[in-house]
Amino acid sequence: MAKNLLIVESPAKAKTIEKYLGKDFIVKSSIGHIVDLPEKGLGVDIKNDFKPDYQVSTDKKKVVAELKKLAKAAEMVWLATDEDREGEAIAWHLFNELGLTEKKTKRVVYHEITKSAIEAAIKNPRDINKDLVDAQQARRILDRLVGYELSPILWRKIKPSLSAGRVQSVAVRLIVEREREITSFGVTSFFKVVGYFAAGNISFKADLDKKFDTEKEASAFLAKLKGADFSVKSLEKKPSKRTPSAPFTTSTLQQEASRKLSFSVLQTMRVAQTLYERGDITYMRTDSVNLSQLAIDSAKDEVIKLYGDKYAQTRQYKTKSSSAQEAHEAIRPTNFSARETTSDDYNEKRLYELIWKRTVASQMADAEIEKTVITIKNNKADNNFVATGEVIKFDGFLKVYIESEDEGEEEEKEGLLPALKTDDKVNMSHIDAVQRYTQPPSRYTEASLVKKLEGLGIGRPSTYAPTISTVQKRGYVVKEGREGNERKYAVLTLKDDAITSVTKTEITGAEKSKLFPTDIGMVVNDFLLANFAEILDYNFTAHVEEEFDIVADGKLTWQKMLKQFYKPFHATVEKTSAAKERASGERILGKDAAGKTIMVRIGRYGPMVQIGDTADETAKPRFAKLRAEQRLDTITLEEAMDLFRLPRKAGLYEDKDMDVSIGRFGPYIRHDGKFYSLPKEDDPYTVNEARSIEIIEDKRKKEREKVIQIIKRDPEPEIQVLNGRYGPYITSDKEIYKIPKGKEPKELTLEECVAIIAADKASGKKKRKFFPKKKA
DNA sequence: CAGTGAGCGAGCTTCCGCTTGACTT
Repeated sequence: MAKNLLIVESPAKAKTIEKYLGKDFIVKSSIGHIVDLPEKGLGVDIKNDFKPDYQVSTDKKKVVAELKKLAKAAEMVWLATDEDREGEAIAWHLFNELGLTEKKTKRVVYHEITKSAIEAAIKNPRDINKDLVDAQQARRILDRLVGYELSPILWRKIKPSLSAGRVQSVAVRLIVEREREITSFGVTSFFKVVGYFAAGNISFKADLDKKFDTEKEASAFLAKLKGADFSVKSLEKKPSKRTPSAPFTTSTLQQEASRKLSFSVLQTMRVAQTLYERGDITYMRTDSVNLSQLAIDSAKDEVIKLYGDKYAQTRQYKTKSSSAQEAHEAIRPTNFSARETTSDDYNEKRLYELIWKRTVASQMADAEIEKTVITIKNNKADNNFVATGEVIKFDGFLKVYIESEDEGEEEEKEGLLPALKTDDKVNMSHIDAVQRYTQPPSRYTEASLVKKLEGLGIGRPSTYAPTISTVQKRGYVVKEGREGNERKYAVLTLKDDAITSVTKTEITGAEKSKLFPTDIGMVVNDFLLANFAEILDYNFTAHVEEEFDIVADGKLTWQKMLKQFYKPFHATVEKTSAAKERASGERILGKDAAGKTIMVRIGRYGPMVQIGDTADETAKPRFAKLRAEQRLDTITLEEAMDLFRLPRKAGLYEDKDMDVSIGRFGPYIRHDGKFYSLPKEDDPYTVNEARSIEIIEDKRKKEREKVIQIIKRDPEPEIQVLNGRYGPYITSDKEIYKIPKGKEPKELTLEECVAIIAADKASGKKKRKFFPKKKA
């Protein structure tokens, strides 16, 4: 039995450290937290000074039992959990649950997993920092109090199973407020003037230093330029430089993987986890931009080897985030000489490459750029045209990595400019005055929401992805795309002293994978904001974090801190609970012809329109569900009335009614208990009997054509060759197999099918990995 | 899959942060 037991949080980390420490050490992991408050009930005894009821988590019982056994046998137990609030608490929980004594326990910490860092840590043990543990208790219990006192209010006032919390409720608020900014944004248009010039044989364009509000003004300006001569008024060359971005943290990795690879934040974490477990990258949940000296040195070696001395420039970055706890290194390759991962998974390869490039670029020289600004005057009007160009004199880190920008931030590509000097004449080819529209702020993507939350100091690297899942699971937010609308814009052109005008169309407002608030999200948000503004305040977390820090410094007890927070908070909870009215987002749209009130609100089954009053005993009210794309706060009276035109009868077929309506998956015809989707080009309000019959017959025909052939086997399950949405495929025993190119599905033999299935199984296609929420 | 809509009230739901293992579509 080894003399020493060292405990870390992550199993993959344990494996690495065991290699560094040799045979005197056995290294195990706690797999995160081992105790927590119970899921059911508050788990905090408020009257008894907030005494928490910690319990070993059900899925950790085995781990704790094993560690306890090993600890008993060991001479010394080293608690090597992360050096942050949560890590310190885990060490303390381990101390308690494993029945350790101070004599037999040492607490060690390190910020990077390198041999020298681990050895240094072992030489400098310390005690568990109880003040830091107390700060964690304050954090944990405050989150429990907020979450478990607010959520039940929502169940009563709005809908069962809803939730609220310090982090998720602010995330929802951000999305709701952004949506309202967009809805209330007043779009205005203006005219931007661009001149197209040439000098020598280089063409270039330049923007006018003035924009016009109306077409009339723009046109008048162009008219003024008829017959004008253009020449260089001034020319400015400015050297500038660009500096590489810091290596990845969890948040920046999620942002770049979203922009460059279109990954969701969950997908990024999944793929990164796999790379981490393979040993290809360092830990992926980190808020630190720090690199170990070893990493910096080997990055430098790699840069010199690949690009030469000129390109190397080592740097240490500083974190900008005030909430950072920096228990780990930045996310980086473990081995810089590996440009690629040995994994053959496409996404793992791409994410690894991104991490490699970002890290290596962070240790490279600045790019040197020469910016040129040419101002062009004319002899007819006072306004000047300005052309800007950029020449990269030395590419530096740009050789390896260019950071992407969020939508709306990107600038227009700047082209090459001709070599000119003051007073040189330039030829004008034509000048456009293009109508442009002001842009509302853009909706959040998952990744840009993470960026925003991080900026507010809300949430941690381990919770960004789960938080985004939670707000979607609760139905507060949906991630989706929207088709844009056509919009017309005018283009005036001055060419050969004549002005022409054309109208063009563009698509505006199209969205892909953006976060939209739902009606429930808005109603919940408004309710919380009205009653618990303090919790929803963007600075609430920052404020309590300051207090946690004071607790961590030993200058305030966690109980006292909680008491100060809880008293007024709980009073508001009581007051809000006692109030009678429910929150339903009710909005009265008007009256119908018969004088009945028409209103929208959240009903038992979601957002709906109601005509008439439930208190009216002479006539029952009528109800209709809102469509997916409709919202309580924007739907018009007319749109609401339209909802009552369905379901309608399209006619009879085979002596059965054909009922047309719109469901969760779009318009459909219901006939003889079966559903038939309406094709896009058909309108549910007008589709007639003949067309409806055609749609039903179409689907029946497709179903008949679905089966290409069935090959019976015994005792093995039969093989079916079917026509699917993406073409023919083979299926057997609930698995799906692709048919190789060049094979005629109709003529596939049993032997060929068996061979295809065997080949597919042998290819070792990896099953998708994910972490569903565990059941209690 | 696609419906439903009052009020009564059984019993249920819920937080944030640390970590990964086990099952079907």
